Amino acid sequence: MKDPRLSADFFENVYAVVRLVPSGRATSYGAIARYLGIGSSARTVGWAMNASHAVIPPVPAHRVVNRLGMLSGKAHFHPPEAMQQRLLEEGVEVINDEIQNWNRVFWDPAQELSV
DNA sequence: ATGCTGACGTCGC
DNA sequence: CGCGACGCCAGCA
Repeated sequence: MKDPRLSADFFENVYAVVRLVPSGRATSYGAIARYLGIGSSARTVGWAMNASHAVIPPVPAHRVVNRLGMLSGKAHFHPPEAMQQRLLEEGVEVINDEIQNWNRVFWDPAQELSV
């Protein structure tokens, strides 16, 4: 059988981690990927998010950005501005589709959950 | 199976 | 983090 980390269950893992991200914080695809043990395939995390819009309970995909703190996936929101607006409402500074104080807003599951 | 694409990351320049 | 290249996994024609 396949590795759960690389199969559909992997999607559930991604959603679970993203839902743990507190308001006013954000994490990256790569951080989630590494936390789940797939390290090199951050792309697969993004793919998982692609299907997150129909998942119950809802996944705060707007709290997931690339490792530079840029809203790389904002174009996939409805409307696209929703991602930035949501972050702003949560107290995250977002200018020009880029999270300010990224190193402070960044929420690393591997670090926050292993304490 | 093969080739291309994609919400990414790392390395090199 | 400006740009290019390669690697990674999943989905689709």
